[in-house]
Amino acid sequence: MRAERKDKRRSEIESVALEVMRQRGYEGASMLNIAKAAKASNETLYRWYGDKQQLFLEIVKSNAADAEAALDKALAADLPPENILEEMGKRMLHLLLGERAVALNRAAASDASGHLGAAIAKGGRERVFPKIVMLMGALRKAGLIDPPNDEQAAKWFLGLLIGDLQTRRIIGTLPQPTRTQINDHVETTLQAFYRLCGPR
Amino acid sequence: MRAERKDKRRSEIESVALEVMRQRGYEGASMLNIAKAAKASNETLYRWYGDKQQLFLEIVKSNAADAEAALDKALAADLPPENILEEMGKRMLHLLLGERAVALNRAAASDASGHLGAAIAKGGRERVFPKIVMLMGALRKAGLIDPPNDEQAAKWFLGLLIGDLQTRRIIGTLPQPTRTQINDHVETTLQAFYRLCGPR
DNA sequence: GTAAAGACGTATAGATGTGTACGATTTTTG
DNA sequence: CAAAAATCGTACACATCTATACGTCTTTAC
Repeated sequence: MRAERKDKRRSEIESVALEVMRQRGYEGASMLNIAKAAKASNETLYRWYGDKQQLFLEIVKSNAADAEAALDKALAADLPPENILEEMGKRMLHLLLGERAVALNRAAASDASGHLGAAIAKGGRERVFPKIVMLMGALRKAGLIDPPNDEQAAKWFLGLLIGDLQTRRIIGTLPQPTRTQINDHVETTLQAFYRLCGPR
Repeated sequence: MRAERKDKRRSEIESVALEVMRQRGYEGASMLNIAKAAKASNETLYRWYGDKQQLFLEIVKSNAADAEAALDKALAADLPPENILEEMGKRMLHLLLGERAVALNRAAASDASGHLGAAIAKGGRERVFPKIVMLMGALRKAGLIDPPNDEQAAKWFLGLLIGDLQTRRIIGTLPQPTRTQINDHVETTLQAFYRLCGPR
């Protein structure tokens, strides 16, 4: 199989794996079920990924790379920091509450070894949080906020932004929000955030 | 088996089930494993609970009852509302980030049917959130806060209080916080909350 | 074009889970 | 104390998953 076709096939399989997981849970997403759904053989799955956990680890990694790229794009935009913060909020909610991230978080919750959770944290929060802290520094230097420190500001922003939405998505009691709902929520969050961290 | 002994045996079994689930995940917590660990027969488990999902539904219900009792105790205390809010924050963090709630949330995340998640929401958030809203009303009437509305204040309080701690606990990247850590976190949260919702 | 490599489908062994059945033993009831 | 009920432990049928093996077919490389 040529390298490019193989890459395409791999991402097809990973996409199908996530879809099976979405419909039948982490338990139901056996290597056999995934192979059937992807019209692949389980031998190929075992050859390529080793086992189920490593398959999902790959998915976590590629999802983290996609997410980071989406956020970096917003950060690199030539806009005033308050607009970047708004854009970051929208993109983060879109990512965190979307089907892919929710499915992966469910997988991590089902995985008693903790490896999936560690990979999510490493590719997600640990890479994103410093960027938010930096952004808070930019906002502070622009005189838009005056928090105790940038890290605290980032924590408050994320708390106000995400609240219990992510947990409710993960346990399945909240449907995926629409773009409009996300935009409204970000607007409310920003008002609260500036009220909380704005200069006296 | 006498009624009182049977009740005790049931809660023993449910406690063991949660412990097995904690160590081996929802997948690994098979009826057989639970029966062995509880020194019961799987026949008894099937007779009493029907199947694995209903067993965990029972655990969710009794946990919700315990949690509600703990919170109601704080609400009924004869204290000024700001002290009640502080106490509620501590108790909620203690409950939400404790082993029991985390294990049950993981079970709900693993359960593709959504029944466990629905039960957690029904016994948890849906019962607790209105109490927080009421408490916000009391704080507002006491002139301690001046939010857009009580519900929004409750959402902000919970967002600032919980942040991403619960998700990180569920995916296994955060250890259970100590009582000291909880107290410190609640103090910081309250400062932020009053800064956000305090009268102008 | 032909040989090598790899993917597919099926088959397989071994392990484990679900839900039920059945004696043996213990506990409750009268 | 004796009969009845319930639990325990084991066994069972059935299904499914993991991980591997093998023959066939397609794709790649020379």
